[in-house]
Amino acid sequence: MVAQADDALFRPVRTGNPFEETVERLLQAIKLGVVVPGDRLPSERDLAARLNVSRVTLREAIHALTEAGYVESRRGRYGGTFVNEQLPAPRRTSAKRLARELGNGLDDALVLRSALETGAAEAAASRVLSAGEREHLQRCLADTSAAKLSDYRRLDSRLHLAIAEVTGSPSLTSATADVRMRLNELLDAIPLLERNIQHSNEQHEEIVDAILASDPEAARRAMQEHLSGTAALLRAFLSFP
Amino acid sequence: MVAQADDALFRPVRTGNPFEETVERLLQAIKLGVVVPGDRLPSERDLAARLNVSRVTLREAIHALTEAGYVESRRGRYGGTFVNEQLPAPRRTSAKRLARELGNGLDDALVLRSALETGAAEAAASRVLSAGEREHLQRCLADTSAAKLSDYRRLDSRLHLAIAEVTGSPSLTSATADVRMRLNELLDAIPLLERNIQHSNEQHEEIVDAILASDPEAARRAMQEHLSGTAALLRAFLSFP
DNA sequence: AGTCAATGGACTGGGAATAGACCAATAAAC
DNA sequence: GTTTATTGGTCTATTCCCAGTCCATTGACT
Repeated sequence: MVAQADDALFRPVRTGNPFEETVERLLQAIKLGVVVPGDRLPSERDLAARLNVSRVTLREAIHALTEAGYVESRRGRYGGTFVNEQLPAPRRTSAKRLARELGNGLDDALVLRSALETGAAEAAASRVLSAGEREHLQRCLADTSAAKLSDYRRLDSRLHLAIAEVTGSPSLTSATADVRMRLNELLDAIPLLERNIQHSNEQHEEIVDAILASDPEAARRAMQEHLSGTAALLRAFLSFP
Repeated sequence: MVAQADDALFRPVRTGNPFEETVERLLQAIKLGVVVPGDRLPSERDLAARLNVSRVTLREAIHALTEAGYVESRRGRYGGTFVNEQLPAPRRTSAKRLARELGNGLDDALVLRSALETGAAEAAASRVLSAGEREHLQRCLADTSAAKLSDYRRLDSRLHLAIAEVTGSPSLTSATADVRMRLNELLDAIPLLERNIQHSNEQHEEIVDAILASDPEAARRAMQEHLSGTAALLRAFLSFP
């Protein structure tokens, strides 16, 4: 009972080895749409320095992603590692895995996500945004609205991440990205319905409008509604495997 | 500009070596009041397993904390590592360091904290709490109210952590603990005024009451006010070094 | 056609962290 | 007092990761 805090603080200091974590990080950038198909990743030397891993480890990670079909490397000047135009389709999560996640961490992730993203919406709306930030937000919104079905999840992720970005808080941004990754494989198990997408798009617009209008309360409320819809969908879908 | 997301995702996968992170984690448990003076830490074998570090590394961390005056070890059955009754006084942060933190991550941490803790208050109030959880919350509140000046920061931290705990979300709990640690050394630079403490205590009571009364909106608002007060205090104090 | 700078690719030696076994001390239980 | 289980303390072989170096390739620029 009171062991809750113990468990939270005495959790593993390391989850996985540097290789695994590096793979995860690169997948994050790809799956959340921070780097899009055709984009070039930073050079191995740069990226290794930024991720604080050795080039060897980074190269192993890139190699794994190459094998998995996410990226391709070309050498020589003006070469580099590029995100594939055709990304691998997310493998449909098995019912067994879903049940496991359900018991373990679904509510955990949903509660954290709600806190982070409603907080982000409110913070973003409370802040004076630069022209570039406003454009960035609107661009992500437009991209999501115009997304093909196969790209929707990625562009939706990118929009949510953009909202966190314009709070100006890097920590909030990365926390948002992390929890989104935890939820994405569950979301991938849910069929995308045209009707739901349309509803989502309307809510997205409402959220972004409130942020651009500097209305923190409205931004928060709109995000809250949006997230509770997704949460309900997830819980409902995962209750009937 | 748009590099915000890049920076957030391509941040270091490792911050410090296992030894340093282990020290940090143990300090977290002590400074946030999860283990109190006189308490025994889990045995080295247990703790090493939970932290997912080797016993050697854990022992090095414990040794460092022993030298720093935080803990003491006794061997033999029913021995173990115990938190000292007299904890080292937090060293007054230097103005130079403050300025650095100010430029870098103060706003970052404050924004993240606001999102996490208002979200936690709201989530806690939206949830059916067990009798044990209600008692835990009330106990932490009472402890904080009755705290000596020298213990106030620790018990205050413990209360805030308890609110995150009763959301039932371990991830939210650890994120709250992490950001609190980032702020604590700055808070330690601010003199504790009797008047501020009293005000804090009233706000704490308001927050806990709202949670126990299952009033999410009120809990959120009360936490929001409480945090904005602290944030203002911090910003004001750090503006005049 | 030749030059050159930047990139991915490959190798090596050294250092850090780990797993596992074993030793030494302690205090409750008998 | 003796026993015994548990704990901190110590050591070693191994594995993993890293920093640094050099090679191979490429394509824009001259």
